[in-house]
Amino acid sequence: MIRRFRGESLHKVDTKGRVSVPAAFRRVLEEGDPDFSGSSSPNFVIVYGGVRGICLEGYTISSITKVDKLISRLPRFSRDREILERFINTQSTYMQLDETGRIVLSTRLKEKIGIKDEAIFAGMGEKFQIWEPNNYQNELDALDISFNSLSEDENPFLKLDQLQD
Amino acid sequence: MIRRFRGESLHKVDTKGRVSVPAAFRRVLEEGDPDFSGSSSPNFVIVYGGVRGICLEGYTISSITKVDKLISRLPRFSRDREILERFINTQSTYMQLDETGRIVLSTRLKEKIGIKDEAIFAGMGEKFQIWEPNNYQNELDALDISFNSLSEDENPFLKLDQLQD
DNA sequence: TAAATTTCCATGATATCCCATAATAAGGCA
DNA sequence: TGCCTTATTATGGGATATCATGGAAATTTA
Repeated sequence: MIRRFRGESLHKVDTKGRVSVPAAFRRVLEEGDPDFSGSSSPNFVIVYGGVRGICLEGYTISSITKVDKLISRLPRFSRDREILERFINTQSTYMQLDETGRIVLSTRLKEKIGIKDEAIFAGMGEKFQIWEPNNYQNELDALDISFNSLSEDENPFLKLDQLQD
Repeated sequence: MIRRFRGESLHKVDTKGRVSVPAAFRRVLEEGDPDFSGSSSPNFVIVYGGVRGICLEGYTISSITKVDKLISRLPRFSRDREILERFINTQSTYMQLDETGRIVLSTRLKEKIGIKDEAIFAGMGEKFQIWEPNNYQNELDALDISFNSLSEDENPFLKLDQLQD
């Protein structure tokens, strides 16, 4: 089974910026790090310049590699490529879990997304997100509203079945 | 024969949140988990953000994988994809049956659907649902009412045969 | 050397495993 | 057909491991 990031959970952020990464996510990060050995802790990547910059996004090494390869297909000096590299490469950083499954969020990263002493982790399949709880709730509410205002043929659930296998 | 989830049954939820999954459903979960070996217990996925969020929905690995693959076809950062991942990946969790055929419902999951010490399992073909008994009865009643108010050409039983394969 | 990181240890809470038992269903046999 | 034996199922309790979290010690950095 190819395990994906699933589920959401709330974690404390202590005074040093340490947060536990949900245990279920750790398994995914381990499987997604080709160099992970069992003795060490998995590496992964956090992108903070995200599409909307309001949350952090964590990628396994293998899924960020996929994204990197897609970017590499764009013409070397194109504007598009430059933009994407700025967001995905410049505004990102390698991370490593510590022995107890935590990472530390630097002051800079915490400021980026407005986190104080709690953080929500949200599984998004090939990546996961880290949110400040209030912002997360707002996001859910906004999603709900925009979802409910969709017409029948705009409903992404219904569009799914129209894609062919 | 492709076995589907059929039937309904009532089970105790103990103080630790443990519930037996109906034996008939276990067979379907086993068949739907490509990694199931006979020595282990099958994995599956519970989605709690469901369309109406009032019950839990259980999917076999192979049927949730179908959904995941469809989602992965959407452009990586599109709004549609984000909405779907939010509902289907974020609001779901992997589960594994234990040796005796039980799962444990976390406090969070129990709260989501208002379960105390009993749960109803309802087979729905490709998925099954878990309900708080009273809510389940209300759902049945509501279904009855709305069904009886349908005109002849709105009757889904009659529409069924008009679909082509 | 003060401040900030990182490493190491400690603990309560939660989840998992292992064993036990009662209830139900399935099967065999006279 | 009725009864006895044997699996399977549903449920409970206690022991054990994992997880989330905090603080102190050691190390680095400025």
